[in-house]
Amino acid sequence: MRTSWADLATNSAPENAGASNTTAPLRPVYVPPHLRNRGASASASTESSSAPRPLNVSTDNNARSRWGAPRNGWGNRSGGWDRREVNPFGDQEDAAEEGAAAFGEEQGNTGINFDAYEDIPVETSGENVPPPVNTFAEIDLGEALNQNIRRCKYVKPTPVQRHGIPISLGGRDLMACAQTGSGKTAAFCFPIISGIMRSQGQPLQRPPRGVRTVYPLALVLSPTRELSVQIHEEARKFSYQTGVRVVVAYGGAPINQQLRELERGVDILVATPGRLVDLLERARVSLQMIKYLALDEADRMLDMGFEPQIRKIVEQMDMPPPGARQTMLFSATFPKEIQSLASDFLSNYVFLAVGRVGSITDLIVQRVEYVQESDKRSHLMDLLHAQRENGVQGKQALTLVFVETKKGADALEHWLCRNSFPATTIHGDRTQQERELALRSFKTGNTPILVATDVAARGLDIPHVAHVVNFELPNDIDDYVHRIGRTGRAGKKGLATAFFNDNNASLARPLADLMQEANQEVPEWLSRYAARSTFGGGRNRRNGGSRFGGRDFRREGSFSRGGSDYYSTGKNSGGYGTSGGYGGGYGPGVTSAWD
DNA sequence: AAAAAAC
Repeated sequence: MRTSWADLATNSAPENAGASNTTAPLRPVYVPPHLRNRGASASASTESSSAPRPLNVSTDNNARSRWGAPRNGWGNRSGGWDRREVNPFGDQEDAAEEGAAAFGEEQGNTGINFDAYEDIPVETSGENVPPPVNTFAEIDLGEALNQNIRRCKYVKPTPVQRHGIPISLGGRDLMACAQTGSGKTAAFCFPIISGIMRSQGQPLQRPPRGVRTVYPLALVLSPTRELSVQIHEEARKFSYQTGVRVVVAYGGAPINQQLRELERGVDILVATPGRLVDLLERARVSLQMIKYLALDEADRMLDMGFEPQIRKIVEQMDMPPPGARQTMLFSATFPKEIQSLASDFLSNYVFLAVGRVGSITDLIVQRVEYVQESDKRSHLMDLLHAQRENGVQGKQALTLVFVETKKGADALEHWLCRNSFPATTIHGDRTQQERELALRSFKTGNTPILVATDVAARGLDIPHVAHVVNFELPNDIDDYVHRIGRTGRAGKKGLATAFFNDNNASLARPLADLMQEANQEVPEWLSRYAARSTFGGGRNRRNGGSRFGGRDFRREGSFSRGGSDYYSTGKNSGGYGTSGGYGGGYGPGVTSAWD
């Protein structure tokens, strides 16, 4: 096992004081940006790679000095690998993957139907709602951030950005009903980054905590590890050369490396709830400096049983209360559980609901085929063979196959491999390493078939997925929407094939409705199935298609609806398919603006 | 019913 200064710094706290050769009280406390504002004081050192150095001596004059320079007489503990800030745009292998389309050959944004943006229904409510903007230029985000926006090739803000960013920049709390793929990440990242940059120079209340505790200024919670990783990658692009540091922490991965990253400084912490609770209990992270809190996919997190952890993090640790921080709550839907979360976590919030952008586009051709359980494998094989013959198989044509169970995923993967279709799988029984390897291998086209459970259904942005196969359909139409949303991205066309049989009876109606609304060809047999289906009601039923995930319940004092699931309560107007042009809303160059 | 998530 390798022993480095970083390890020493990580594993031994008290002797840090001894290691210091300054008189400053050596607080292994992260120095927030506003203490780093006045150019680095002398911080160069003679670099000796292995020997422990004084903690407050930085080794890199450039990027590093933004982070490590001691200020106001108390040092930081920036031991360890003094890496320069890696250019998240320059990383050809990984970071470039999702940005690749944006930075590659496809220059110019021809074919983007910006007008489609205007068709997307948006609803806001609350007191004194800050007005939306139409361009990024209208928002004063600062030059560094603007440059990153240009690097990302974001041309025009998406609806959730147009409305949400001014709200957040205006200092207001935000309850946003928006789907994955609506541009949420940028919507909450831009105000956070901009706010942190702005706060530089403010007086610091010195955190009175003990050793090795870090004090992020912003916290972003998300339900799955991969989603956290993805948000982190996005946020790093947005914060490149802004002096704002983003760190991600999630379970299943060695904690020491994450601790080391944290100790190098953290302004924005992106985390899954479990690992964060762990870090909080170890007192390695304190939330008392939190100025911004963003909860992504909140309904998902509640579905997954995270409410206790989330309430613990937000209410029972040392996070400043609502009003003393700025909170952004994102959720695809607005059931009463989320409403109560909103009223507990938010202060005089603005409610924002954005139509189901990006989820269903006419770029996705949806097919449903009646396949008995026993025929599914051979049927899948037929599809894959056909794809291969058409020369679609390969790096540019990835196939994502969804199944319901982890076991089923393993079994199918195994079977595919045995039949000479290189496949891998991602699900919760695999180690995090395996999961990330699988994702990478899929993205690069090494194994162009990925068998997945719903862990991969939401939020993940995998470019070049040409075909989503619902080998087993989900019970919830929303999950279906999210699954097929893994294709038809980046302005490319996508195909979604579903294997339907009697086991999916409860989905017949909502699926038929959904497809109809999306101007898809609904097979005759499915319509008949839907018509005689007794399972049409309940949660899966879309009430003619909700344009929003929810509505600001505060406006409707008389709201009673049986007090039940406030699920899809849009008006009886067309939902998904309304414009049919959502897909056109983003083109090759601006794809990830929607994620 | 299954999936996800800390050690």
